[in-house]
Amino acid sequence: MIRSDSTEKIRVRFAPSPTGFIHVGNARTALFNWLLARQKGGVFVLRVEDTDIERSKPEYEKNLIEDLRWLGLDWDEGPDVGGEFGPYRQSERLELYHQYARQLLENGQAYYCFCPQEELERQREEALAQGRSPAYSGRCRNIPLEKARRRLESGEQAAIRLKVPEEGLVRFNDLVRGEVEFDLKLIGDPIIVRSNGMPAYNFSVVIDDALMHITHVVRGEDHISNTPRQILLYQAFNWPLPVFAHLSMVMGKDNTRLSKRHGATSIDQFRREGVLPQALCNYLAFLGWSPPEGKEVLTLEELVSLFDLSHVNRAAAIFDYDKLYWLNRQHIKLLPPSKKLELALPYLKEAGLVGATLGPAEEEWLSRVVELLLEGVDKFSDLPQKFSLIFDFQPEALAEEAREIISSDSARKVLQALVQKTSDLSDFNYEVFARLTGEIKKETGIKGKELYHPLRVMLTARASGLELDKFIPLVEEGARLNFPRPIKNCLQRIREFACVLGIEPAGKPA
RNA sequence: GCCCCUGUCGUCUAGCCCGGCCUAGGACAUCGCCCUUUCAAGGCGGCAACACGGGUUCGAAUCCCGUCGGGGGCGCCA
Repeated sequence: MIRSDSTEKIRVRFAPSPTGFIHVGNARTALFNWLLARQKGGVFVLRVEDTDIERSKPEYEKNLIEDLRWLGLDWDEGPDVGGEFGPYRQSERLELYHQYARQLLENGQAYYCFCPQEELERQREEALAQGRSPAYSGRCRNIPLEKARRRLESGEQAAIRLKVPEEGLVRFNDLVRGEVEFDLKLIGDPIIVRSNGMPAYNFSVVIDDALMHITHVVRGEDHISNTPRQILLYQAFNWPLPVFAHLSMVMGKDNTRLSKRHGATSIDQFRREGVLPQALCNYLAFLGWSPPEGKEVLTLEELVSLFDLSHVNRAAAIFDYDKLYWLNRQHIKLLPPSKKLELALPYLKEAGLVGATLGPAEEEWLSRVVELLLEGVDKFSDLPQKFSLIFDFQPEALAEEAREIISSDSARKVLQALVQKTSDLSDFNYEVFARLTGEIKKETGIKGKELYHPLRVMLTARASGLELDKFIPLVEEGARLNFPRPIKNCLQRIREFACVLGIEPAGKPA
């Protein structure tokens, strides 16, 4: 019996445990669930699996909610928004689990297990060492319930295990993998309630998914071998089965599980780097899936309409930072200028380029600079580095490439000419610059790259950057504005450069 | 060790279910050219893959078997 017939509204869930920052793999699972729900007009449930008291922390739940919201995924039911099948935090559903465990106990489908943990651990290792399957021996299987209860009353501790049939096959049709089959002979009786009274994962998941009427369980491949145990539980209760879909893992470049070693892996880190949530979602969707028409830069809405779970690739995907950043650049381009400035500001402030408050003229100017400098930037955190083109001028620390450009005779001539022509000037702008370069071209016969390249080095103290017709007006204007770190205007730059590099005006003796 | 999943360019993938339209398509990365006063962006082009071995078939990336590789699981973690 399968839960979802086509008339029923789809209900999916994302069920993280609050034991750390949310990881790209989990975020992808959340996204796929969300896309499915939104596309089919279904319901997306957020459930917090906090039964591991050792590792779960309330602040992690807060982070998790923030990260998901930032990504743009919203849920219809959850610990923070409520819903008719709550509570949505497993730690608040303990009584429910006990109630259903009791039911299994009473009709003989589960039993108390008094085996001490150390003993089980020993047996497990022994079995592994001998090459046997380390499944539970079934030692407490036949202790009558009455006897077990007496032992409990006398103070003994016990876990509760599900009785798994000794043979048979569990089969299910996985939405992404097709038919999957497990042999019951290899599955030991799993613990469903620990001796400390907390439900085990495989148990609480089933109780919750069933009670919350979840129709599609979309989760990571690491859960695939839990699925038969869970199906057994559905069967024990005579509950309809949901549709299962197991997503492949996300790997690092070296084909091992993605970890900090590979770079940023938490959603939180990407947010701080200045990766756009829509770009991240766009990329995450491409881990195992690709759009049918070949258009790759997609908004969340487009993803919702195009996404198709049954076309998701079954093999593990390697996380490719290059492609993520490429998508991020594409999404940045799509942003309106005001949004670009808004997103850039925190990074500029942190770098000390901008003060706490900003005058209207400064803001307008900054917006134009951001617009120009954002071209080709992977992520917003790279922006302050780009801004140094305008805010920093260090002729004493020329890069090798820049040094080379000004070392030729012709370059020297060009620079001397400019120094000479600007020596009496008190005003400078692009028109003046254009007139002077015209004169220099005529007088020296130097043109093109030979002419402009050295001039660029002189004005910026670096070998690359904005085009000069954009750079000069920006710097001239910026120099008159009020910033924590003042901007040097072109004349200052020319004089300082000449001084540091020992360039004498043309015509005068060296 | 046992079980399950998986294997198309360096990477993400299309094609596979329903063999011929595949000379295997797209994107990222990379290389080259064009544009440009540099870089970037943009445009154009190049390099580059059906893991291997057997079948089945007139014909196989597509179907079957085996080998090898990768991943996951085998908890009183989730």
